[in-house]
Amino acid sequence: MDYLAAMRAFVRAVELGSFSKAAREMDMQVSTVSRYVSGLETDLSAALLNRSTRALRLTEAGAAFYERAAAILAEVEDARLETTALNARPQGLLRIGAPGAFGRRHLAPHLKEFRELHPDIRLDLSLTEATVDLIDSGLDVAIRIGALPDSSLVARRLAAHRRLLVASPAYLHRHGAPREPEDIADHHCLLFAIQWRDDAWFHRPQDRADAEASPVKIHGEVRADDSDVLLQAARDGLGIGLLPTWILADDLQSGRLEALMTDRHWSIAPGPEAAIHAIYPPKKTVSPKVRAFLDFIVERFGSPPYWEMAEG
Amino acid sequence: MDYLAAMRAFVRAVELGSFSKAAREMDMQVSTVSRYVSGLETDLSAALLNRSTRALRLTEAGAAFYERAAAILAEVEDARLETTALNARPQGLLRIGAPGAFGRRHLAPHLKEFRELHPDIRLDLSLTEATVDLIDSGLDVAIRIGALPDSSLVARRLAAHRRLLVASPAYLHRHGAPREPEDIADHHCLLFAIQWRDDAWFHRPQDRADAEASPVKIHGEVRADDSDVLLQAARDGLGIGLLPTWILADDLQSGRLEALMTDRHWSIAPGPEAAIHAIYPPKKTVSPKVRAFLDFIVERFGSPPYWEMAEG
DNA sequence: TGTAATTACGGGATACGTAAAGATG
DNA sequence: CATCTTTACGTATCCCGTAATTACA
Repeated sequence: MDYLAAMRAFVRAVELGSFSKAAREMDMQVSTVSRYVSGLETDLSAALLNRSTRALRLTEAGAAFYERAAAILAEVEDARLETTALNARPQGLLRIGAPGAFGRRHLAPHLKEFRELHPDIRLDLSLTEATVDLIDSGLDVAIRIGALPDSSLVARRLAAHRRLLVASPAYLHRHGAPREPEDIADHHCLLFAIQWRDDAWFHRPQDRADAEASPVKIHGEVRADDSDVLLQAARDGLGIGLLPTWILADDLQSGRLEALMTDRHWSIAPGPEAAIHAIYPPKKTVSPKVRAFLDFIVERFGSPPYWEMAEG
Repeated sequence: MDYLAAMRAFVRAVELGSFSKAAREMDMQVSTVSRYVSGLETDLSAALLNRSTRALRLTEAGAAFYERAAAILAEVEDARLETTALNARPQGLLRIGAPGAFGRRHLAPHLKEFRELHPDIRLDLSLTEATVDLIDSGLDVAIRIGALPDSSLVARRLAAHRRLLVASPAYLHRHGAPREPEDIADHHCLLFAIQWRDDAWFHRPQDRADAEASPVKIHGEVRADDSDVLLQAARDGLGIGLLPTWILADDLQSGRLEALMTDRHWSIAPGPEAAIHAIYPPKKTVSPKVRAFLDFIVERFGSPPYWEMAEG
């Protein structure tokens, strides 16, 4: 028996003083009301209502149970409404995960505006290079850069992820600029340590699909798990970096770094399918705070995002 | 969907951190738990739990709903237990209805003992000659004397209801004693006004089934709706009374009144099928207080009741 | 590979609606 | 006779259990 439905029927019957009225009001059969009340009486092994054709009268047990039941029903409704309302507006604590360099560079600058737009959303920005489990770590949404592993998580594509070979003018002056993938073998390469421990930066030539894959072994003396560290190293002329466009915009524009082999003749790992995604748990109902963040960040980044505009 | 069951499943899943554990503990299928939680999420249009294979994590909405749901479940259990307990022991207010003369004479003397036996039952003795509706008037149990109208009420037979023709020795000395029904027509009869406005006291002779019914018209100058009034009138020699044995015991024994035509040759209205009953609403579960009263009164009255013993 | 959650599906218990019966004024 | 509650009964629904699917370590 649906206990809540039974309590509802009982309470309304008491309040209206009639099974028939209660049934009409609640749009159910009189027989259902009767069964419900009987069911409660059986469950409680106590008579709740003495009923004749003309009158309903609460027993003592019935009066006690009526008070309780009415309160409980009100609380259920309250809980439903409050929980629903909690999700009707963007509000609450939004926990965002993102790689450090990306977060500092492309999320942090927008937080002020986001807060003004959604003052009821409190923010927790968790920056880490490591790919952590969204659910274990309690994140609502995370930014992932690169190829996505198959996952049950929903991914929303924010922008392409493209990497360029870069070096400082000083470095190029000293070592010369590479023209072909093979040249890289003789250069000092700045290695990113965690996510892509690729020791081969180049894939098969884009315009020669029949050619063999030609990975080029690279080597380097500087390795870090933080893109900003590698960026700084590149600026300082410590070697050639393979860095994402979203970290390079300023340095390329100011000339602190120069892009190498930009003729696109060579496909550079991790390939064009890689992108920047926002990922979040797969729910029928995405919470408004997450949706607000997604909408906001998609709009801010644009298509193409602003860091690619500088380059064009 | 059984909302209470769904809340139970959700709450246990949260507390145990796993749908599987919750399902095992609650002896239901994992699929059921999953469906229940999904059902709640649909109803609330809010995600409650972010779940991966390894972890369950409450959303904000989930955390809010969990608190509410746990409280509600506890209250439901509480209400059930309290209501059940309320009916487990004889207690509360017991409202007894009875005819005035009977109540004063045969209930009132036992109240002290009943209270000592069941100190948690408070008593409300409502004495009236009129037959009132049990449910309308809020009585738990009533004593009815005489033939019962067909009714949905349950009737427990307490004792036979027998009436005798009586008069005081003084009256008999003055007017003589009737020997045959026909003699009654010449006597002063004391009439009971409400319940049986019978102006014919005698039925067909018991041993002559073939004989015609021979009602005997009676007449009298004293009429009352209270048996004690008629009793007093009989004692005072105002006429012949047709009074129940339960009111006559003392007066017959002491000789203040004499029974007339006791040879049982004549059937006296309302006939031998009439009895004293306790009636109460027809419930599968008779409340303990009512049951306690019934048991008590049946035992006190005995079989045959004490007022008939005196006569024998 | 093993555990966990979800989903699909088929069979069966159950709850609902209709209708008749019983009660009451 | 009209209204109200209860009960009986047949059907349709929904819910459960099994099992296949997917995810994840």
